Amino acid sequence: MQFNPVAVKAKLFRGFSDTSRLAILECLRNAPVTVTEIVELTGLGQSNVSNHLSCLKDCGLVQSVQKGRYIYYSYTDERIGDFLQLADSVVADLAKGFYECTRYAEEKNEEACHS
Amino acid sequence: MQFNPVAVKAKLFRGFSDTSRLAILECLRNAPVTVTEIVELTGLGQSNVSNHLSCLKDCGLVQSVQKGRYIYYSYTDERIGDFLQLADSVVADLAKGFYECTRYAEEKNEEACHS
DNA sequence: ACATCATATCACCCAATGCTGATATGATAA
DNA sequence: TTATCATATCAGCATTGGGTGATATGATGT
Repeated sequence: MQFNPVAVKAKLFRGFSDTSRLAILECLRNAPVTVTEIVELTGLGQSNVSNHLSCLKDCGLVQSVQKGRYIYYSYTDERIGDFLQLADSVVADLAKGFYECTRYAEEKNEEACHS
Repeated sequence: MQFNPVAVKAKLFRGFSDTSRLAILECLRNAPVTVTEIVELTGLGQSNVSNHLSCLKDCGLVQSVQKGRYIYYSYTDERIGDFLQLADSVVADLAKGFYECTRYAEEKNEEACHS
């Protein structure tokens, strides 16, 4: 159990820090969704989705409710969607600045962010 | 270069997803800060901080300006701080729910979130 | 009870990540 | 120009992380 607030925050963000998990989180943006539905929507493998869902649950981003033989996943908090929205807006603006940059052609580091 | 919006968002969040980087980002919350200052404030190794700063730069979260022999790092966008604030509030509420939970004593998965 | 569907878990592989210590670059001041 | 300070980069290591395929669990309907 992590009580260090910085570690908890890092864990929270870690939930968002992978493309597959982001895709899964997008699936939950409107309503609770089934694992199978997520598999279909994302095209990811079933065990893969299941693992990511465990991760998201552990990160505190999602919760699950069993109904019949389905398990519905949903956000633990409406503000989870706010993160996605905030990221959308920031990314849009960064991209805009990027395109507007005249010196765009100069070499960009493709393989950075190793940590 | 990643133009897939989901990948860009994941990259953005990856910047926040490590305790060391979060600590660094906290240092920048008020004003541009020097690498050496960050090293002192966080207690992290110099090369470690430098690597994380490269990562943060690549993730689009920070930018740097050279002044004399110092390099000042700062957020690329004021909204970077909003992420931290949003995380603070969500974590506070999640923690509250956690403490209020009567079944608190039951075993919690300590080593989850492997992905 | 049995077949089936939904989900989780396991074993394994490979790539990425975080860290450290040593070294290189680059600016400044004496 | 040489010494020093600030920062970046490199090599190497141990660990984590994401992915897959196979298997296990668990609920439902017949």
